[in-house]
Amino acid sequence: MSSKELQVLEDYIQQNNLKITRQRRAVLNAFLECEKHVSAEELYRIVTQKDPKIGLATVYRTLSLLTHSQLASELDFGDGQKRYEHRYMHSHHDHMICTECGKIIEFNHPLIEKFQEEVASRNGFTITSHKLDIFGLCSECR
Amino acid sequence: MSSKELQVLEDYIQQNNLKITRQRRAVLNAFLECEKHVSAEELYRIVTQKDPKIGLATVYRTLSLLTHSQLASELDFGDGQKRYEHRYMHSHHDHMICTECGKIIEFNHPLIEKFQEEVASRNGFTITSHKLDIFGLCSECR
DNA sequence: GAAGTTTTTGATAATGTTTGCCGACACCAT
DNA sequence: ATGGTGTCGGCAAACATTATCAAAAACTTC
Repeated sequence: MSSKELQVLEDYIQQNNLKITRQRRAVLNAFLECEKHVSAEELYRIVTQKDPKIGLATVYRTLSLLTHSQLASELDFGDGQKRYEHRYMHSHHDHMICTECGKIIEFNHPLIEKFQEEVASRNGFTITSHKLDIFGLCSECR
Repeated sequence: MSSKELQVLEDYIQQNNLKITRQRRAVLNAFLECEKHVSAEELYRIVTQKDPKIGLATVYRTLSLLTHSQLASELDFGDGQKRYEHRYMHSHHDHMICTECGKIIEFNHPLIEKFQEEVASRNGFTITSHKLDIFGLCSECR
């Protein structure tokens, strides 16, 4: 199941002299089956339903692995905990967050990206990453 | 000295049945004299140089007051602590943060703002706030 | 301006997320 | 089996921020 992502993780693991373990596979599978934008705590609850012996620290450590192997992106909407979303075969996008129900809409606007580059180069600034978060009310909560 | 901002704070305080105190005035003055984008800890160090008896909790509480009275904006660049910048008589802007030296460049691009509105209304989304952070290297650190 | 009411203060404890630590454990090659 | 390396789980520690609470200050009313 979803062997492409597992292959990516195994490649990264082998390139860094790490080891493939039952726990890492479990966290990866739970992450892949999961809805997007999970927090570490949420993922921990999901994983321990299938395998109660997995520790919270292992979830954090594996999420770090997933981030470094480009399978996951780390998000921070400023509510005190980080979230993670699928990154493999997903293109860059920004987020609209409904502050009422928590729904997250992903979007991408090529011209916004382009003008960011423009503003940066006008200031002699080299972009390594950027994030645009829009907060408000979704159509159902308005 | 900068009586306009003090007046704004006093108005807010009176409208909410709060009280004007020596400590609140001290934190406000330190904030106003300070360079932009201060953290609570930094502001605490500045305030206690003039008035060593002021507690850290009071700085946090007063920063919350300043934020609610629209004198300050709360910023979160994802480095684990919040920062505060002047808001009174300052227009909205976004930030470019140099990950090497910490320098922050403020900018505003009307078209970026406009396209955000466009994307939001296309999704039936009502914007209450938004933030665009660009991370990278400034011209001196490149 | 004194008494009474309400809010604020400072010190410290508590919170909540994330990371560090450590002895036990799994895996692989010899 | 044995040794070596990396990982695990449980818990302690780190960190910024918030809650708690008795004492102090600020405002109100007379």
